[in-house]
Amino acid sequence: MNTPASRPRPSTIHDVAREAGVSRGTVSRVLNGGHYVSPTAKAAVDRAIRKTGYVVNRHARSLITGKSDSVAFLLTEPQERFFEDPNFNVLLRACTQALAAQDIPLLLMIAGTEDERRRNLRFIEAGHVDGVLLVSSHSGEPVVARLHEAGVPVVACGKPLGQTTKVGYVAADDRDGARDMVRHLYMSGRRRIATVTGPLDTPGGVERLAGYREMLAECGLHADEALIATGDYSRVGGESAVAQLLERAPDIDAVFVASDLMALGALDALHQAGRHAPDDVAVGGFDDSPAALAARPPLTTIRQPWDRISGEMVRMLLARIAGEKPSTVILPTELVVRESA
Amino acid sequence: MNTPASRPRPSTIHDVAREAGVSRGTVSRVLNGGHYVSPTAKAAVDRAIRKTGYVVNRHARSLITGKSDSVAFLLTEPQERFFEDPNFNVLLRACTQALAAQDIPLLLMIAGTEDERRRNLRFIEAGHVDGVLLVSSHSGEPVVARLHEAGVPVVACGKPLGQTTKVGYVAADDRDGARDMVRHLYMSGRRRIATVTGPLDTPGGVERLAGYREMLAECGLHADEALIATGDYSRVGGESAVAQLLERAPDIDAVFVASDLMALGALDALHQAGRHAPDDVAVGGFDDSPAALAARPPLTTIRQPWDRISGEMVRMLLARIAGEKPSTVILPTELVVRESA
DNA sequence: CTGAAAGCGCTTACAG
DNA sequence: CTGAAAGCGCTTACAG
Repeated sequence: MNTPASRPRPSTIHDVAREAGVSRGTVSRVLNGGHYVSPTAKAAVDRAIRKTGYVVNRHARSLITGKSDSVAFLLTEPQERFFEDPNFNVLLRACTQALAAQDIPLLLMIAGTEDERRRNLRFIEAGHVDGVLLVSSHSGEPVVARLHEAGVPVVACGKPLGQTTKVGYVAADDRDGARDMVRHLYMSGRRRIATVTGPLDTPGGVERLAGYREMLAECGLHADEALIATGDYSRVGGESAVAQLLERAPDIDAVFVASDLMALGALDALHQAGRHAPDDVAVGGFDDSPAALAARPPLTTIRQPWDRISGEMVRMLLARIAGEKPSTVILPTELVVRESA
Repeated sequence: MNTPASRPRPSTIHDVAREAGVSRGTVSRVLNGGHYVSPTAKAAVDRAIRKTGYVVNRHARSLITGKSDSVAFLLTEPQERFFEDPNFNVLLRACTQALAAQDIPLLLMIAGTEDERRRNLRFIEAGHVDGVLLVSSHSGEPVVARLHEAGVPVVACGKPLGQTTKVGYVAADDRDGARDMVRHLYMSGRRRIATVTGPLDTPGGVERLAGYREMLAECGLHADEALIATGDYSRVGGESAVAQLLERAPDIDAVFVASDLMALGALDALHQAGRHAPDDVAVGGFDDSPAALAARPPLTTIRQPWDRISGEMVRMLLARIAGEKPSTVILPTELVVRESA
């Protein structure tokens, strides 16, 4: 009546069977697709379910089927990144919703440290989830191998680098996005286009740099290594990278920064150097995360289609759980022109 | 060997019992605290567990105990807000970690629409989680009542307004934080101090305004209703609120904005009006979210102790699950002085 | 302290 | 199409 513990005993399949005047087996059959059940029986059961407010006990079901009907969202990133980078936020939310549409709960696991990784792996390997959505940008991730060994279906966000085992993944077309941005910079008259890359052990780091190089060549621009600086996807990383760039090549008139967050840092560095975006130096970002709008001036950037990415991740994971082989999905990006370039 | 389905059969309590040369009951006893077990038997079981790599099957356990050993993080906010407001990010992460330390998985539930709310409630009421961490700032939340009726332990983040049922909650000291900020503004010489409040059906909206009024009075400043504008916790909301303020009272020299995100909008409005922070108008925020650092100039703000808030929420929820009555925890905030004020 | 036994709520061959 | 029965892996009184 007052505090907890007063939770009413939920009705069971037994109650439903009694109410409907059929056996428990029949109730179970309608619950599981309604095959081999007469229309009359089905109708009676449906009515009884409604009347009793019956909801299946997932534990009992899972005990038999060996499936948990839940999925893990495993984030193997240092906490700071999760804090700082709005992309995770967006991806997590979208995956949760895509799963919810199928009535599948998402278990959030944050494994930034070795210790947490061990605990979470133990949990997963014990069969407590049917599959995992893996978010981890850095290569050489031992988690992928472990999961594969345990036979747990996995779908990664972004191409897992340095993996011998093949794992399904979905990614945005990083290279093409980078090409679009550099082309945009070129078309708007820029000729000394620098870049701040992501870490070169991440797919975004490698691919966006490749796109930058390709488009530079196609535009007939000289590939000057002094125009390339490496960042770490953090704001301060972007700041110091651009500071370096400014020192090495004071004549740059544009910089393609491989993430919005780093682009924020780029703006900081420019500001400190007394340079203005976009007038003195155009700044192009990547992600179209909330950070792009928060920037002053708002960032011209490359949109990653997070909704589609997460939708595909979920679809693929469910397919893998159902026994399908791993596959790869590459989604197109889109140039979003705002004020910074 | 290759794809899924090859998941090895995990060892059961039976395997452990055989290995240890004891009954399954004994194994279960050491698993559940080790009471009524001889040291010899315990040692043998521990060894057997290590040898077999046994991990308890939670479904089987839950089927008996009626507990799920998992907790829901229920967010009843429109999606946009979750997207935009970094606070959720921080809180979610901190709760996940606090729970993980106890080996309790967190189920993330985002229920922005009526439909999602229904689905999630159904899931929760079916007993699939032992308790819920509720994040929902607006009052008149029917979810609280439903959960209470179903006898599900709940701990809210922030005081649930307009509730007849008493639910445990933990909150930052909003009023005191507001007082600190207004005092800071006053001490630095400001005399026409305006405020942008949160929605007045949220605890942060009401309490921070109350703190503002109190401190104004204590400083002997005239309470001018023209200096009060209401925002909606969004960036654009903050922007238009300050635009209004500037129109109504062009002579303001400071504004206390009830959230960092709105403060970002305040900065936008100031910029558009050709006013500068902090020189022309000092801007004080609230939250110390990542947005505070992203702001130009970086925001002077009131830090909400998210780590402690989430830690207390988890502690309290676990206590409630164990049968304790609901309680209230108010945590102190802290003034963080940066450049905007 | 310990084993044998019942039972949690479900699904799934197996007969009909 | 449908019921009776076995069994999923565990916990928990109940005897000893």
